[in-house]
Amino acid sequence: MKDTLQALLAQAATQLGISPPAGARIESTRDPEHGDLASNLALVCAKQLGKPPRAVARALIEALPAHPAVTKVELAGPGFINFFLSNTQYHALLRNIVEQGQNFGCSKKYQGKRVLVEFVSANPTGPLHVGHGRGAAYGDCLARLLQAAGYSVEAEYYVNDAGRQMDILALSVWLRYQEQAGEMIRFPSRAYQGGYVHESAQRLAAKTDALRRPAASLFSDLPADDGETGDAHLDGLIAGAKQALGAPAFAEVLQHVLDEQLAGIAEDLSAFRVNMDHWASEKAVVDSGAVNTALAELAAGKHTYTRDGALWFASSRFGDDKDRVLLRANGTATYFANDIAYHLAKLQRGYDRLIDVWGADHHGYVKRMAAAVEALTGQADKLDVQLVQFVSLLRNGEKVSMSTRAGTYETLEDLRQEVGVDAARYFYVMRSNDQHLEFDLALATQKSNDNPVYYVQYAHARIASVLRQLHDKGLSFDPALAAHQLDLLASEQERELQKFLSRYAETVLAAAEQLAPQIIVHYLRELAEHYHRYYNSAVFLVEDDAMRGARLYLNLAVRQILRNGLDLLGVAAPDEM
RNA sequence: GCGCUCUUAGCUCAGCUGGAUAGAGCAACGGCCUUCUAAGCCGUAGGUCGCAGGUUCGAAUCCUGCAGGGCGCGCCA
Repeated sequence: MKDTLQALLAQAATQLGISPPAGARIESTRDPEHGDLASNLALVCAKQLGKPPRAVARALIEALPAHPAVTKVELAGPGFINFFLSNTQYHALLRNIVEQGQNFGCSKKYQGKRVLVEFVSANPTGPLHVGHGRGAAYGDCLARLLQAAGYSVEAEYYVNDAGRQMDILALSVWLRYQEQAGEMIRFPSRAYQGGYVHESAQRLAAKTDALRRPAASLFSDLPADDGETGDAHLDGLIAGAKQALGAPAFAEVLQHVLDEQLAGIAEDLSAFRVNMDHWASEKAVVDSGAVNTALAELAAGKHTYTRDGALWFASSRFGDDKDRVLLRANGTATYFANDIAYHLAKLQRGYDRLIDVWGADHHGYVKRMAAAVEALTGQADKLDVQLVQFVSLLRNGEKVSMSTRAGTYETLEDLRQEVGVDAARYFYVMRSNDQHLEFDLALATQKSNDNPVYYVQYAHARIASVLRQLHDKGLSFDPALAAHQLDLLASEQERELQKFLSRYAETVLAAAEQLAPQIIVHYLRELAEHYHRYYNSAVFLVEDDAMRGARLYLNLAVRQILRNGLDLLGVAAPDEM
């Protein structure tokens, strides 16, 4: 409808010799007195014409061709042109919604475009915690939104299985394994302390007892395990473990832990209704030789140079604060170099667009990664990095402190058990991803009107209940018939509700384009509000067949939009509550 | 110090990318269940949109400065 009006206005403008400027647009009005849609065209181009906005608007309205869907055109306020639409216009919308069902709101705008969303990508050194949960919920919603916008979407988890952290984890498990076998060990303060390390060690022991070694010698000649030299202590132990076990056996321990952790993470995500299409391995990227390929490609573009024995990437040419090391003076690749190789590999897989979802602590890393992708592709907008800010958990009004190493954090699984998938996902994406989130556990678990999730779900359950009552009361309802008898929908609540439904499709597109699921959350809250108001203002199951049919048909349309919207968030639409 | 980001009602946050009288929820106060789920609805009260300039028909929104909060600034991952 907006497009139609846009065209009519353009026609009128041409007649007056006006070329519509960029800022001109047609928007839904907030106040019913302002009609259904409004154009600011006259305001925007008043200056270029040197005439008062209201005079321009008057001329435009004069020149505007008539259209059957437009019942009234009004000049208002400083120079707005307000359009009043016919009721039949909205009836067609309702039929569209009901007929298209779950496809309503899906766009073809980005059809044929492929996008890869990489998210979570937590180090597999422990279970996912509530911070990862936010990235999971956000990334998954992005995938759903982009899909709705027409993209072909794939979701990917990048597994950092190549670094020192993995060695520390393997060491942690092996030491517990040793401990359980009766060896005397002093567990290092900087190793992983969580209970899952003990459990993993137990399962390792159940598989084999061939990994036991005399432990005493391990701890001789090590730097002290304190604040200053704790890391050196840990590295010494890792080296010692590799020597005592031999590289293949140490790798066996590592693989054991890695497999277990990844299985656990996959299970967590799946229970959280998060779909991953690919699990990419850092180790596989490194082993494939992709790092050399990436460095060669950067060198070919003359974006690298050697200084102080190290190989540098001239990222500052692409807006980074300073240049970055790719190969250390000792010849080893930095994490950054591996990451560039990974991103190059992603690009070579043929995506039109890459989206990375990172924790806010990686914020300083964005520019250099963007610089690398730009250097490799010549396009600055190929990669889009979205940061997810921290989550503070509020329990009994107090913040819960969290530390991965100390194992004192709240896991995603705990949260899921405590508040459920629906509330957790809803709360996670309720706020913009770049805002800190206060997750109030008491509020999320509360089964009351304080809880925003229930407010929306309740609207859906009410509709389902109305339809059950219809059956119980032995009343008839034929949607096919009702679809063409909607003239009785004329109350203010009914008009406002329909008007709001008409904004759904553009809202989905806006949320997808802005990578902002919270736009859907706010839309749904407002839709539920309109519906609850309607519910309280009118009885649906009336004796009059036509009236009942029209109202129930509107109920069907609202139910469909609630379902579709909630589905974009990965939240259930229950029939009973 | 430099960079990014945020500051809107007592609290937690929206504000449709510059529009019409600033919007919710919680908290407070008052009403509505013999009728489709009261997990709901209606109403009252609550604001110098951090501060000061600027841009223009028009600013919470854009620009500059200042104040305050958060995060980041390794040949770590």
